[in-house]
Amino acid sequence: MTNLELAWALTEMGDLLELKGEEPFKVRAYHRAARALENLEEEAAALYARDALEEIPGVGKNLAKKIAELLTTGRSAFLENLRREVPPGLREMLAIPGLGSRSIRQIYQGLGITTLEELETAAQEKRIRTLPGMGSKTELAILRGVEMLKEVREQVPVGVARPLALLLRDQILAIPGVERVAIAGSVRRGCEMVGDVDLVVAVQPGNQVADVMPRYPQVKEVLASEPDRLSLRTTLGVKIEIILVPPEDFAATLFYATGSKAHRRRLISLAASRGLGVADLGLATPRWLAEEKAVLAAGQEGTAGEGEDAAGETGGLQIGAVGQEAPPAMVGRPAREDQPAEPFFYQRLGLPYIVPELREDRGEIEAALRGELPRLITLADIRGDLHMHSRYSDGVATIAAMAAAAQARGYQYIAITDHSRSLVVARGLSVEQLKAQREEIVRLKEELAGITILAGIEVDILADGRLDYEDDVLKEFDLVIASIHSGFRQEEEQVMTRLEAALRHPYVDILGHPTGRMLGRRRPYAVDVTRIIKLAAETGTILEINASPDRLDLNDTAARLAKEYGVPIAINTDAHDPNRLADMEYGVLTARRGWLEPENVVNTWELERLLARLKRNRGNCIKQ
DNA sequence: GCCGTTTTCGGCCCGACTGTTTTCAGTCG
Repeated sequence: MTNLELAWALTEMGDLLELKGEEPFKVRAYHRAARALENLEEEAAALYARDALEEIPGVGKNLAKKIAELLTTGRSAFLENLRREVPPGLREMLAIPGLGSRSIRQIYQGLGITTLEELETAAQEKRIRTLPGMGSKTELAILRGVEMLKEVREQVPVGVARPLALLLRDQILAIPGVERVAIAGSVRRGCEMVGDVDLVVAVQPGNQVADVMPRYPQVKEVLASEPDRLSLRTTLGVKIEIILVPPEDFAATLFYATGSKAHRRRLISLAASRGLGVADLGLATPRWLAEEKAVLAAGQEGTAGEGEDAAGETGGLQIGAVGQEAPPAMVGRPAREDQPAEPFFYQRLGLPYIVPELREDRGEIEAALRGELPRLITLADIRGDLHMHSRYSDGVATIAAMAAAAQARGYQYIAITDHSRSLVVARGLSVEQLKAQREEIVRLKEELAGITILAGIEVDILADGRLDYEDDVLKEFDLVIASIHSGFRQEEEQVMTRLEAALRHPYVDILGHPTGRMLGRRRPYAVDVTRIIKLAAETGTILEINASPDRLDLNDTAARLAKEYGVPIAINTDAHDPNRLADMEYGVLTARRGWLEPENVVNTWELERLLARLKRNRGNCIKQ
């Protein structure tokens, strides 16, 4: 069992314990250990082999035993018992903002409600308010929350889906009879939320995929098993779609299954307008032919390009590209990916290669026809990370450790941006602590060669629009990110007033996670994104793509709008742990989906140029 | 459940906001 799967199991245990009413500190212990496992460099299995599980921070005797059981048997009696005790629907309810474990338990015990549907009905029928301490506002929060959850129902954030897809890819490659495996669908396109994980597998007759895969510990049930297709659901509820094809159909199927459906249909229409059929493009597989038929039948009405169907959401590994590099993280096993074929299909249409991230029918085909596809940013273009936390606030690592991890990634610079004083839960820094931190950074600057540490801050935009430090404090930093961490429920006018004040502030260089959304968990606060972008353009403020897979904020479309307005972007991880610097990958994916080129992203720039661009330094000499 | 220049028990991130209440519990960051 992988660290990620162990982490998921521990998280579930923590959630179920919380719903049972266990003491908060015990619950937190499970969640903390889960996070530690997620961020662990070494495989827990290796630690177990040398009897060192308790070296994992937050893992003691008890949790070590549970982890050992999961590692050796793939199961946990403790977890299975919890699952029997707590209805699974209750765990879903934890995601409703404003509803905690306590309220959920009360609703369960008082009304016997165990599913989201029952909860919604009870709220509509105003039965929630019959419970003590609950009223109309709670019912409204429930209705809103259920609505939000329904939207993302059956969907998982890319931060969950991608690691799972990579894991499955490697596992499937080891199955007898498997020639090649590729991740496809929305995972391959880098979508922020995905409905299922799609894999295309080239197999020989007599392969054992359908026999072996259902026995994987993370597989909960087999939804469908056919000669050319296997559909599974994991214990986490993620749907896995596996398309099995003979090796000669692999490339065309991967192309098909990567989607999007809208993009595919535009290609078919384009081909038809030139008197070409999919077969002429080298795409004579049943799926392509069937879709071509559908597109041509719908033909003149121009209905092609609407939405996406689940079957079309399949795809594969990034294969070689013409004219554009793939993000390094998307590259599969080179030995298995030695026959780049997708560029060929585009070539047949007289088009340059269009990478998966652009295949959304958002003008990419027109741009390709005009020869104006962007030269998309890649992970290799990133020279630094301008938003991360250290032990001084709520990070887990020292500044030196964060710097070392950044250096290992080949970065030239980082900014340490801990929280400001008002964010007490995150141990925001007092002015005195800022001084101590500054001294440490100055000391490290002398000790460390090859990487520059900027002394930054993530300063809170307070509920009344003021920043959390006075100007004379703010002017001392090398770089200031301003972010909202409170007053999420304010009206748009109020939120925008705060944001505008921050954007106009002479010492605010970057606006952090501009909309405050948490994928699948929290809606953005009431903001007018276009207005933020216009204000950023006007004031010379940089906007962030927060690369944390929980946020991806700005999102792809907003990033593209920012580019159109000439607003520079910083792709930052907001890492609280050295290993989370790797989240840069998700930020770059989002940026690519937003058509960003290296030039649009300030942390691809040389440090001197970046510093000179900061509001605080414009017109002044560059700070050293 | 973890952890210990606070070490085998008693802390563990803590204060503000919100909704439902008339004095506070629950939730959140």
